[in-house]
Amino acid sequence: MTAVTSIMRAQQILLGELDAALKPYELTFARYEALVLLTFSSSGALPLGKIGERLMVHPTSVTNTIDRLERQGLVRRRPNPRDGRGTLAEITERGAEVVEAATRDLMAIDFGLGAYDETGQAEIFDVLRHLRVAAGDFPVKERR
Amino acid sequence: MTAVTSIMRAQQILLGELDAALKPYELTFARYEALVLLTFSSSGALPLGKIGERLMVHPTSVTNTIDRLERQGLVRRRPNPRDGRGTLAEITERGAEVVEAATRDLMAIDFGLGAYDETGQAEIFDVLRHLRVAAGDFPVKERR
DNA sequence: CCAATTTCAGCACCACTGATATGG
DNA sequence: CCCATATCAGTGGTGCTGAAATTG
Repeated sequence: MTAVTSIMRAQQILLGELDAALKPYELTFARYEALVLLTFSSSGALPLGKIGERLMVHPTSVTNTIDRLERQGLVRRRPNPRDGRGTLAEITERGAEVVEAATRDLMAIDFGLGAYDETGQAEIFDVLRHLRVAAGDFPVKERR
Repeated sequence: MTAVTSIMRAQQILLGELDAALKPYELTFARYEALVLLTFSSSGALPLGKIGERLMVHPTSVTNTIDRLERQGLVRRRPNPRDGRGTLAEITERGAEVVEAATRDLMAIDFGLGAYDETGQAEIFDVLRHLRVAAGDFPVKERR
C-alpha cells in the first residue's frame, strides 16, 4: 500500500509541476503531449486514431483534446487523404512555436525531475517497467 | 521524459485496476482512501480538515468526497464537539462493512501490484521518495 | 478584528458509455 | 454486410478559485 501511495503522489506532484509550467501557454500536459507527438511525426500530421493509440487515451478524449488545441489555433483538422473516414490533426505554425517555447520552459525545470540524475531517472523507468509490461505497454513487435 | 511517462502511465494503470476492483462497491479509490482513514482512526471519526491534510487533497474536494460517501450511507457528519466551526466525518456500520469487503478484494489483487514482491515494492517507494521529499511530503517532525 | 473551518457556486479537465454518420 | 473512424451528448469524477457563514 505504501508503494501504491508513492506512485499516486509522485504522479500528482509531477503533473502539478508540469501543468504549472505550461499554464502561461494555456496548455495542459495532455495537450502538450499531443503537440509534441505531432511535432515529432515527420509530416507534422497524424490521424486522430493514431494519436490516441500512441498516447494511450480514449478516442473521445482525443477528439476533445484536438478540439481545444484547434480552438487555440495550435492545430488544424483536415481530411485524411488516404482514408475517407479519417481526420488528420496537423500542427500549425503557432503550434510549433508554442510547443518549442513550452519545451524550453519544461527543460529549464528538468521536466519536474530535477531531484534525479540520469541514473535515478533510469531507475524510475526500470522499477515501473514491470507494471507497464503486465498492463501490455511495450507490445511485442508488431508485424506490418 | 521517459521517466515522466513511466510515472504517468504507472499511475494510470494502477488507478484503473483499483477503481475497477472497487466498482462493485460504488467506490472510487479516493473515496476508499477516506474510508480507510476513518477506519484506522481510533474513534472512527475525523474533522474534514484533518482528512484533507492526511490525504493531501483540497478542502473543497474533501467536502465533495464526504458528500458522496454520506449520500451512500457509508459516513455521517456530526458537529465537532471540540471545535464549533468544525465537522466530523464518522464512518457508519455499513461503511465499515463495505470497506472491509473492499479491502479483501483489493488484497486479492495485491492492490494492483501483483507484479512486485516485497523488495520490488520497497524499491518503488525508495526511488520515488526524492520527488516526494522535494515536494514537502514527509514533513520534519512537527511539535504538538 | 483577524484567522480557521467548512460550504457553495462555478469552471476546467479527463475518462468513459452509448449512439450516430460516414466510408473501407 | 460488417468493421473502422470520428463525433456528439451526457455522466461521473477530480481539482481548483473566489466568496460566504460561522466560530475560535
